[in-house]
Amino acid sequence: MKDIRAYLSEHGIRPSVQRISIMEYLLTHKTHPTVDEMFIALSDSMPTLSKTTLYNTLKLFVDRQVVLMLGLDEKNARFDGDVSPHAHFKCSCCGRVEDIFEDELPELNLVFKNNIGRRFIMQTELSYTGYCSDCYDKRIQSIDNSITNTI
Amino acid sequence: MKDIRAYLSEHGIRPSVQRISIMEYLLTHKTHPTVDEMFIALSDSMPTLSKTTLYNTLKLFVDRQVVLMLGLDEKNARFDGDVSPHAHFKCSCCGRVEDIFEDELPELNLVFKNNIGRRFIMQTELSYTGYCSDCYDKRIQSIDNSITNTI
DNA sequence: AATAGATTTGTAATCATTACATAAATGAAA
DNA sequence: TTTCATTTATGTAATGATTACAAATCTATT
Repeated sequence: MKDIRAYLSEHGIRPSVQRISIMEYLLTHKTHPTVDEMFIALSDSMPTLSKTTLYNTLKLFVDRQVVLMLGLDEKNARFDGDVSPHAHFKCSCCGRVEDIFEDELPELNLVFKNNIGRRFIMQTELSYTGYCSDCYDKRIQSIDNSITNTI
Repeated sequence: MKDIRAYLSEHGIRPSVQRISIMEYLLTHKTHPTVDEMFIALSDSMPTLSKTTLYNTLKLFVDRQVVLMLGLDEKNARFDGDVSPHAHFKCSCCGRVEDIFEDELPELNLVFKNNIGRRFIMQTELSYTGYCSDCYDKRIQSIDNSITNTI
């Protein structure tokens, strides 16, 4: 994990054990985890980890632009180690948060701009809510069933 | 405000006094207010209004799609009575939240879609953070000044 | 090893939001 | 218009995520 140390250093973040673990977790888990999800997962390998450290570290990462904080989940903040331009989708049925890249949404890059009018843009968030393909299929199926059952 | 009664009714919302006031406030104030801002403003004309009512009503409005809940302000939820497709900008300097319409961002409509891949999209949120034109000007000016002062 | 500065930790506070029980208002039926 | 059932509004108490803060630990340098 030498490259994570370097990655953090390059962004002016001193690579402590905790910071490396947290960054590594976000780079290897593309699930857009909440603080609690990360805390539980990281506690396995770091039983002494404090939730305050996790909060502080995530704040630092977001400030230094190596992590994105997502606001599409009203309940909890979610975090993403991928800071390249892409969109997010949250299924209101199963709660999962998915990435959406240019291959699925070619128009994506058009709204990531450096300025709009005389505004200077530092961050862009494009997020969708609805039903993921799995939940949509289930829903259709359950409607079909209810029709069948009614006949 | 007969039209607000009708507007609510059309969306399956029984038009109580409180609901009409709250909806009217959101339709006439394009400031994307927080719950507290609305509560203070509405308390003037409705001293008995409860904050719980405000929360319940806003939830109802969001469910019935006559109001948008914005997630771009990490601290507080903000609300918008304009449900037409548009984007939002939050100035991280002065905190103001501005609307961005098609005239300033022609690409806007391209990312408002009904589906992406096999996902069914119910809500789209496009939000920007950065410096508004006022704060950007001030910032430039203060940099200029500091350069001048250093010479 | 000693020191200074940065980082981590745990506890206690904060604050937005929600739960819940009661009160008030509304609308339909008699 | 009285009665009754249902919906809506209110106030207080609980919840739960996040932050503040002070003490402990770690790290790098001399």
